[in-house]
Amino acid sequence: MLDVKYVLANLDAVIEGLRFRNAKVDFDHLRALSEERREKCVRYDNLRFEQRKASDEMRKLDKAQAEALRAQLKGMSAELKEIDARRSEIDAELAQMMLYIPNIPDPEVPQAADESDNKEIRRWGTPKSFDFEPKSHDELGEAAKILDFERGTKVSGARFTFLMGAAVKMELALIQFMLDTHASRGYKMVMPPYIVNRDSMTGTGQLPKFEFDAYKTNDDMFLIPTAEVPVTNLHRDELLTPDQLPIKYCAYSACFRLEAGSYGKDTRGMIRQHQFDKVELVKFTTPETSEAEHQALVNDAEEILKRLELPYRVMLLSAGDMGFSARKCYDLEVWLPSQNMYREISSCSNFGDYQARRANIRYRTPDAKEKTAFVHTLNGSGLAVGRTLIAIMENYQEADGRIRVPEALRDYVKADYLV
RNA sequence: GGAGGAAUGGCCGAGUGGUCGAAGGCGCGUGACUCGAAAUCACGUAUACGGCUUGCCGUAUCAAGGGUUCGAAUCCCUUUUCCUCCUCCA
Repeated sequence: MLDVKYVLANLDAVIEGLRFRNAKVDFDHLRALSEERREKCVRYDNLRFEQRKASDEMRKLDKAQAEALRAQLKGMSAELKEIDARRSEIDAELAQMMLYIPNIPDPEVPQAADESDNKEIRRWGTPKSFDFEPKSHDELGEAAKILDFERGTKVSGARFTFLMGAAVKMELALIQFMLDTHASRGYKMVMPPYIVNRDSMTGTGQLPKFEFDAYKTNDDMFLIPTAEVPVTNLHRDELLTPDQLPIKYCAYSACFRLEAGSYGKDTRGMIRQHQFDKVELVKFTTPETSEAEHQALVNDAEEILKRLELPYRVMLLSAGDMGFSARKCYDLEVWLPSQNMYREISSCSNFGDYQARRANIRYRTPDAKEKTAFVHTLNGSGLAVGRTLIAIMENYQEADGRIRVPEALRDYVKADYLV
């Protein structure tokens, strides 16, 4: 969330910054509320001071005088209560408005409405040329009987899939491989809860605006749409020390997304599912190091694709294509031969202090004595496991339908061919 | 799910209606002593917001919210979290 004071002091700049971010906020109302709040506060302080003074004096008075004063003080007390009630009303409304304002994009982010203005940063690897028509992962998976879409639909509904046999082996191998790789590069492994409360969802920015994108339980809890939610909220309401930073976690979890509003997109295959596995990287840093840590995080996600020898490119997202809480975001897109294009496999965001404000994650600054500041939070997929499985199936397929196992996974899968 | 106990400053811990933003200790800071350090002594040590004569004044904050009262850390209600015991369970 943005700082109320900052928003009010820099209203024009904020509005300009949010131009492509679909922020429907009544800024005039915001300003009026702020004015009213200030008036109420001043009145309250003065009144309270008087009341307190009179109240002290009352003890020295005789009975009759005290009774007269008591009546007067009662009136003051009532007004104080009234002012206080209105003030908390205003505070609640201001806080609520802040929750609906997205993060302001970093100056480097292209100011544009959608993905057509995303900026390609770099490419790695060369798409393999096949001397046959490469099949899509769903064709390959169904032929080899390792992906069962039909029964997934029967048992659960559209966008649910059974992994069978070798696909399970590969999925688990990928999870293990990703966690091992990240752990060897300084990340601590985490397995988080899959169900979180409302505060956690609000802390990372999924709520209140995107409530209908998440699965909800009947006791007002939520299935996590990403491990980012529980892992970032690990340190919610905590005061960290500078020597702890940066904190780096790699987490495996299943992810659950209702995908409201994505009807018709990627209906075939395993690209877009209601439930999928993901290994997520999460960092807590100081403001000074967050940019460098963001670049490093992207590199850490790229490392997985490199070791698996999958061609990919890195995209800097435009303002309109970024997530609600992000300040700057890079997508990694992997090459899918069947689609003849790059498809998103990782999204690496810097949130600045936006999530830290919502979740109240602070640290004690080393220089300014005893002062606290909000940390910066970052995260990125490292990687989406299901999509990685797909990418391997398509990129490593051979003419006879067999699928080779990437060198980096041989120790995990213990076979040269998946099927 | 049932019964009981608890929640106070960076930490520990006192405090059952006014003189309490809160004793005492630890920690931290400054100074004295010392060649230097330790020990010792002295003083200081929360955060946020508002005002102006920028040093003071004021307000809020003792888990959160509400209530009683002229006045609440203190009394009452609700909620949350933690601990102990029982129940259940992988």
